[in-house]
Amino acid sequence: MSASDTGDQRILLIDGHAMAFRAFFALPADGFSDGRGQATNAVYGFTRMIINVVASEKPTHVAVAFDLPGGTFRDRIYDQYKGGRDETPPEFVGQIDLIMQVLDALGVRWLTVEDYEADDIIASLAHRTATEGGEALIVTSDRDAIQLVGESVTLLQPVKGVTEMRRMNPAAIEEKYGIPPERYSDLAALVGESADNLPGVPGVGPKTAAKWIVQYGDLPGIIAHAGEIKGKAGQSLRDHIADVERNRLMNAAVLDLELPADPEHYTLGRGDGTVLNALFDELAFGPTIRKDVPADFLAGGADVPQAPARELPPVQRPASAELPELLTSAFGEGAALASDGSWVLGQGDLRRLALATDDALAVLTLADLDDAAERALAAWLEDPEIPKSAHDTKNLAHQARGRGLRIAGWRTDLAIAEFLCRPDQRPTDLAGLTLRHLQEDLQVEAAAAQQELDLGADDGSDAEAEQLGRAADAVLRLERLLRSELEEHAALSLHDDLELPLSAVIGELEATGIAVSDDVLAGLDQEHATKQTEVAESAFSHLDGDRINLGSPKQLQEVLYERLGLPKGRRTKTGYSTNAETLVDLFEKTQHPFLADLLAHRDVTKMRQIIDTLRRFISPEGRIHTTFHQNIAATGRLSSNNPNLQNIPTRTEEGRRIRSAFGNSAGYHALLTADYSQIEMRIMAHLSEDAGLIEAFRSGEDLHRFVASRVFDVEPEEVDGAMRSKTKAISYGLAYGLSAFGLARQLHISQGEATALRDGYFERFGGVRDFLRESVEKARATGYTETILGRRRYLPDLTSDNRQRRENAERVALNSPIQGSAADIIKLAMLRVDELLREKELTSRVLLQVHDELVMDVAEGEEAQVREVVTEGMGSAFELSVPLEVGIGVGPNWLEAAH
DNA sequence: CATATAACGTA
DNA sequence: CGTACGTTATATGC
Repeated sequence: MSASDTGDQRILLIDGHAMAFRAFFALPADGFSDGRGQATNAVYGFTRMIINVVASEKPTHVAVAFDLPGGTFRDRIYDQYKGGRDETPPEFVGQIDLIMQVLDALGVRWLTVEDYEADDIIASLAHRTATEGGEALIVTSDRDAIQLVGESVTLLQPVKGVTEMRRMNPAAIEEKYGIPPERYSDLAALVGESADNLPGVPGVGPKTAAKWIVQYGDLPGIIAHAGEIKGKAGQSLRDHIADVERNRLMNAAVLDLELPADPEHYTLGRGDGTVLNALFDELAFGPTIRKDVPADFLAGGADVPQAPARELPPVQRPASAELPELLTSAFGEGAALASDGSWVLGQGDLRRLALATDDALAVLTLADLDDAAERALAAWLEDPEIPKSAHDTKNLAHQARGRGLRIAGWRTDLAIAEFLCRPDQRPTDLAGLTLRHLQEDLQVEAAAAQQELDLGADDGSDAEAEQLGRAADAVLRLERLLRSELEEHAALSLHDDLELPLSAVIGELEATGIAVSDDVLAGLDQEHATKQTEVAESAFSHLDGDRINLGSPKQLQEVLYERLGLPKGRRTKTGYSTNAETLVDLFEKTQHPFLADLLAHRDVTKMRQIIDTLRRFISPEGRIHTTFHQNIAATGRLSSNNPNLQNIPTRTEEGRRIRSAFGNSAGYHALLTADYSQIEMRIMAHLSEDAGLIEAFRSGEDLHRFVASRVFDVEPEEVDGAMRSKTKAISYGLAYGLSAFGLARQLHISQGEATALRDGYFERFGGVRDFLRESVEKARATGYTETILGRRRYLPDLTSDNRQRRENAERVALNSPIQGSAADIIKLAMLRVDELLREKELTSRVLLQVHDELVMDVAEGEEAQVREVVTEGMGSAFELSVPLEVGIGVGPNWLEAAH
């Protein structure tokens, strides 16, 4: 049967741009990406829409019309046409082209006509179809199409998003607007269309316009009788007749465009399933949308070939006796690993391990292995020539460590690889990664597979093994995908040569942990507890003994600003701030004794809190094993948690005392701290190549004194404390994208003074100013910032129309190369220090990293050598144009190891 | 019971 | 209205 008999024609006409744009805003741009940074949300939404409409409306023919860039004849009539529109969002760019590719694969004709809009194409085709006795369905959110609706032309208006449509036939139009569709252009001319920048008659909305149309027949009738219309609206109409006539001219659809006339041209059913599938692969579209593509699109009504679900090799559960042979035969070339185990308080436990290759899948239950089998497994795991990958290699190694197994030959850490490609994304577990990149739900897949197994013969398999096997198989496929992505992001070397080897080093130091004295902490806690009661009682005494909750900002607001009537200061989202800065200001103003007690209470409470947290994490062996994460901080720094050992107090005397609890490992002689002196400013000097700053570091003079002497134009020895601290604040502030406002607030000086200070700084250190400006410009052009090792951070917001977002991204762009390069350097240093310790066969070991500092256990008699190791390892980690200086301190504990 | 907010510790 | 984090207690919403 051919649909070329026009009487049977049922043509679907879609406004490509209007619907793509709608899809773009209906779906999150950051939730749909092809994995290469191209957003695909509009493509996905549009595809979804056309699939749904074809499935439900069953058209015989389809055409999609697009606007062309550049003007149309309407712009020549009215130069403000469609003026005042926002710029195209950057994520939308490129999606129209992709939609056209999808349409080609679906075998759907798409059309453009120079000098005309998509509307005109649709109008012409609809008109012709109707004339020839066929039927047309128009899909667009553009209201100009309402005028086209007729007996055989129906409009489908998107209601919500792009998949829900409202059918508009003449009756529906009449009901909604009170006029028939052919009069809608008259109504629109009177009311105006803000989207097209066509102002109508002020004070006249659809109701008034419809009333006039009913009364006078049509627009010419209204204009002819304009003089009779009473009231404000009538006057307004008379004052804007010219606008109305222009609008009517502009909104009239063109019905006679020359377009391919043969209905055959638009016939549905010329799509190519293979091409479509390949394109969906490229777009990273999942299996769901493929399944929903109606066969009507494809030549011969074929089904869309489904991306074949991966046929998993059978899950083997080898007996001990079979394992050695299996490891060499099936997994001799390496495997993807997934495990079921734990690592808590330095205690690891690996229960099950799944191994996957393309052809084999095995799940081992460690407790079931006999000695020979376990030895074979140990040898396989330890073999550095057998490549292995896992979602979180360090964690798997920790679990294995609990069984006395160590793993060598790591090839890819999926979590790290994912992070290097998308540093600003929140980390996700393996199931999340699988969903994101393979569009498969591990849990669902495993459950479905298990059901099939259950129906078949019982082969001793179980649901958990099935799930673990699926996980290992996912690791296998993700590994390939992510390695190619690493290449695309120029991050393969960062993964292979920096982060992955580093994860092994970090694993060692996490497993080692740091000795912490519970007794010392208990003593401190006791002191603070006494003090806490004291200041709390004193605080309550100033409130007529009212025992409010001093830890509740809400209650404090009530007390401070209502009851005591103190002057309100800074605002928070929900009320007035009660933070320390505000309280100190308030105390200086009012000298109210409650404030002093409250501040003291805050301090002492915070201390107790920190102490309490630390104590909860002390293992039975008296050590704290923090976890360092390599995939959290977008700049490339490590982060530490459970507990965080990178924020142990150091600024106040009281706080520092906590550090005295850290140290004295049995068998070790002392603690050593080694830190980089002003590493971020050195990186600034290196990157900016500012002659003055480089000289500052080469002169050996105190940095801030040197810089201050230049800024204030005095001899270095004349620099006083105020000058030095102001200069220091600017130096560091610059690397954070500090504003004059922020600087003024921090230094308690006027904004004018702050501006002058900054200008003076930039005048003497012009290279810094140029560097900062250029690095933002470069990031805007490339879309990302880069560290000295090429670690990228993508900042799409640099081109945002939203000022707040854009300026925030600019500050991030200033800071990331600096903070990130410092992170790169200390990571290199950790690798180097680890290597040197091995070379020299020292027992001393690294315990902690605190961004620019390493904390080490020094073994008896090794202090001199360890000093050499850190001086060399940290000092020569990376060659900058200024020296890297390392400060070293040694003492019985972390407090006394300061320098 | 889970999430949000304000606060505050570090580099 | 400077960057990067983690933890906590309180308050709020389900």
